[in-house]
Amino acid sequence: MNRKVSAITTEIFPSEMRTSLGRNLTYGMLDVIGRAIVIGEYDNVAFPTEAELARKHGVSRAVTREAVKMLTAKGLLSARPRQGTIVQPQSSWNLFDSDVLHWLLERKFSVELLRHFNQLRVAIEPEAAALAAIQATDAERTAIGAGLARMVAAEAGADNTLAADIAFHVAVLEGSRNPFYKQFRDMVASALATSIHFTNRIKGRTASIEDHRAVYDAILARDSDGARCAMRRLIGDVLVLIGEAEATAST
Amino acid sequence: MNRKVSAITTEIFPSEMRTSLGRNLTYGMLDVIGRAIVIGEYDNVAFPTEAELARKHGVSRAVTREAVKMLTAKGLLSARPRQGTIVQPQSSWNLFDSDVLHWLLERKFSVELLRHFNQLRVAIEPEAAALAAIQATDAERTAIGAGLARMVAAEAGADNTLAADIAFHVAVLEGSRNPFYKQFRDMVASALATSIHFTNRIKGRTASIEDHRAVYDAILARDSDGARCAMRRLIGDVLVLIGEAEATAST
DNA sequence: AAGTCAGATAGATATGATAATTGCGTAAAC
DNA sequence: GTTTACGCAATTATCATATCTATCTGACTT
Repeated sequence: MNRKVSAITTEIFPSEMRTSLGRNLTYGMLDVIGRAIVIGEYDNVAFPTEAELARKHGVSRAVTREAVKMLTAKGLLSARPRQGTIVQPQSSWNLFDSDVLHWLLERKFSVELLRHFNQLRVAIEPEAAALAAIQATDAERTAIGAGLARMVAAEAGADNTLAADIAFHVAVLEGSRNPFYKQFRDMVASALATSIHFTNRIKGRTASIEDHRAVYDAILARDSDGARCAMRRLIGDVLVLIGEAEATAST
Repeated sequence: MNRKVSAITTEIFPSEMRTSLGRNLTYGMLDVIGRAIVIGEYDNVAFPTEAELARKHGVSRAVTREAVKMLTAKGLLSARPRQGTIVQPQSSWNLFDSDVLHWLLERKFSVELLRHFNQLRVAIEPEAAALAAIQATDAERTAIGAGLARMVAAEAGADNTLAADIAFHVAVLEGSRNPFYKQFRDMVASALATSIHFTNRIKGRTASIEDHRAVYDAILARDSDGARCAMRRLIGDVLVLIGEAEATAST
């Protein structure tokens, strides 16, 4: 075995390997196995043993074990001697892990998942905006304004719409000065990236800038309740669209 | 090395080893290293190499690597050749991982952390109650009622107050029928366990039962807004207490 | 029927060797 | 003097193998 590891890695895990993960065999295995679990490949079949996994992917058992341990840490697997490695029920997966989130989103586009996303956002972001109105530093308020400015620029084609939208919402989360709210950064980014195609198809986003500006103005004015309501309206609108889509799809 | 592993494990990680983690050396290492990181033991010193960690704790490098990989999966560490293993900034820790959460809480009782906890709860739980009012199944409504009944029983000394409180709030989260909300189960349990000593010290919880009943009644009546408001009042009260405690502590 | 023990299975651990990566210092080149 | 090239060394990454430990199964015993 005198070939370069990177060559082997790219051979085993060709293109779909996420760049946010490392380039090691271990991370490659993590990605491959994690995605397979999320897809449901092992839903009705027994999960292979470590030895089988290692052999199937042509890597050592040490690498396999490290990948399995990482998936255990993320709540997807559990391992016991003699019983083997088993896939945990989805309720114990750590859905706020960005890897798990990515695997879930790559699996399939599901309006239901999008609704669950935005049902969470409608709880988190208005409250984050309310906190930001009270507690954000000047720098953080500036960042929120910069996000809004990017959205305006994107409207004129001078910036990326999605990136600008994400920047705004992330800035609000940062402004909450609460580490738990900041954790939702990846989640919101994923939700926006997923929903932008969806919402754009249904309804023009022209009104969106004004809605975002209302949030910004309230935060600047240190109007906590105003910020909460404005943000709630913003996300509530998306939620209504999703609800309508689900209703028409089921009839 | 012909001694039993369990003996070595209990020797290295005597009593403080959490039972939710496995009894293996790997999980013991995970717990010990994770706690040390959260405590801040490596804040201003270089993180040891794998070989040093293994030697210091008297385990093999394989075990050490698996523990490090799990901590990497939880966002606490990152490892690169030549650079070594380094502790990630707290912003990239996965705070919704129950291990990380436990380590954080064991570190020190911090009113600030408690406030951050409840600032999140005041976003999540009212919305969960609102969703539950609309979407919960009969069985889930029954579970919420059972939680309330346990609280009443606890009032009379026939049940554990904390366990009953947790059961009620978890039942509401389950009733939301949204997997993301269900993820907050551990978080809410930890928050309640941490805050019960705090709030009990300040103010009797006699009014609490009525507040909880208001939530339950609104959910039963399928009154979404009523459930949201009732739950918001419940947690908002705690938040006010925490704010007062912080204010008096700083003066 | 209940308890006990042997075998089999699969993860857990240890160990030693080798490969890959990359920060850093030094020398060469411009 | 500055930049580039190159090689050393440190550290993680990987592999291979052997042994240990936990636990299920089933046969055997009482």
